[in-house]
Amino acid sequence: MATRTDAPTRREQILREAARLFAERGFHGVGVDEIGAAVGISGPGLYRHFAGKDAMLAELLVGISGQLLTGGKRRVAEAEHGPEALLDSLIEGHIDFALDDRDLITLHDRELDRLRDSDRKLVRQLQRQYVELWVEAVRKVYPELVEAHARVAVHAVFGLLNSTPHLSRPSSLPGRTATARMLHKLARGAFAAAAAE
Amino acid sequence: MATRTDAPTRREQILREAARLFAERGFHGVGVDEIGAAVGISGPGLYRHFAGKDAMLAELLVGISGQLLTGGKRRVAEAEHGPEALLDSLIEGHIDFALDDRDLITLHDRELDRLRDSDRKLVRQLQRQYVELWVEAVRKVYPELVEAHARVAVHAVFGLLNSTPHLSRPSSLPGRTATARMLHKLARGAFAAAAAE
DNA sequence: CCGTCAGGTTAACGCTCGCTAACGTCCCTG
DNA sequence: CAGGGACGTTAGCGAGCGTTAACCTGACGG
Repeated sequence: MATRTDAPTRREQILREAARLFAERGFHGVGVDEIGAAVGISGPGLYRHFAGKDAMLAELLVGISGQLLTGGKRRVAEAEHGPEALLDSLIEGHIDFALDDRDLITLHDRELDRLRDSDRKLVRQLQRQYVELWVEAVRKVYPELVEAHARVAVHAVFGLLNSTPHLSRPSSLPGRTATARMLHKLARGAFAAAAAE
Repeated sequence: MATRTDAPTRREQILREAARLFAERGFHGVGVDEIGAAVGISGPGLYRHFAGKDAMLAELLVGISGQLLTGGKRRVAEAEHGPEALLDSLIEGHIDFALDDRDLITLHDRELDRLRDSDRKLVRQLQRQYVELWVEAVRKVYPELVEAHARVAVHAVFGLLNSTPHLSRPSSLPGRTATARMLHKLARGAFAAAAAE
């Protein structure tokens, strides 16, 4: 009822291009005229779709955090093969996101501070819930890991999984599935080491 | 002869504050007046010490990359207890940097694209050398790891080690030395997993 | 056939920013 | 004690920014 899911509307088109540009040159480094040009209209035409430049960034960041959290919750709900499988599932989901939506991942931990207070609070809350989801999952697999340490480990693993966008060129990456497997192994290895005495 | 090393000169003072501000609100988000105010002089007074705002960022980023590389090279040169100890030494050095100079680490992988072409090329070259240093050290410990995979692993571990600055507040961190030990274990665990069949 | 509305356009505004110019002041040195 | 350099200051410029205003056009329902 609320929103259709079929054709990519102009709003979404704008958001995609804005995300790309913001990730490339930073929020303040991109002008509205550029964003407009990227979708074939020019400058102020964007204001038919968004209240302002800030609103675009806000919608992007809230969207990302929400999407990550929703995906995580779904995986938790669908978990039927034990804690190990759940943790693997969470890792897999995050890797997919990091590899397929590099721009969004980049924005996610780079431009958070450019948001209005209320939006930033919201995003941080979504992020926190997502982290807690992981912490619980990790501690199910490694009960001996105290919570504070688990949280640091989860944050660190996020840093690890989000590292691919920082590679200057996606070249030298040994293929998508190989990279995904590699990252998965690295993440599991890190968690295992965190729990080991 | 060239430069003394004793008292923190005004230049260094400016660089420190600029780093803090850039890390907090992004390069484009900080005005020269703010940087000036942070060191007690105002706005254009900075131009007695730097050619421009860009020059400050350039000097910061080149300095960081150079410092990391120099430290890494020193550790390689001093390595006398085998590959394992060298890798541990590299990890330890990087952790020290990440924990003690959070602002710089943040800038290092966030504002690189705001540099003039020549400066960016230089920084990237230093970064690349630093990575190669690590790749070699890792492959000494895990010879079965092919180079492409080792490089991905090294990048990922950098992301892991650099994750602490992203923690909203340094609170909830279980103390500096505990955090350092944790990160060290995570990094070693990741490498070990990368090499495991 | 008319009215409306979504989705564009261009012009222009006000503000902020990086930077320069012109000027002042202290201190050190010959 | 003259003079000059190091290090500030304030005033102001020119450009670029996000945003608004006013206007245009084509599609469509009654």
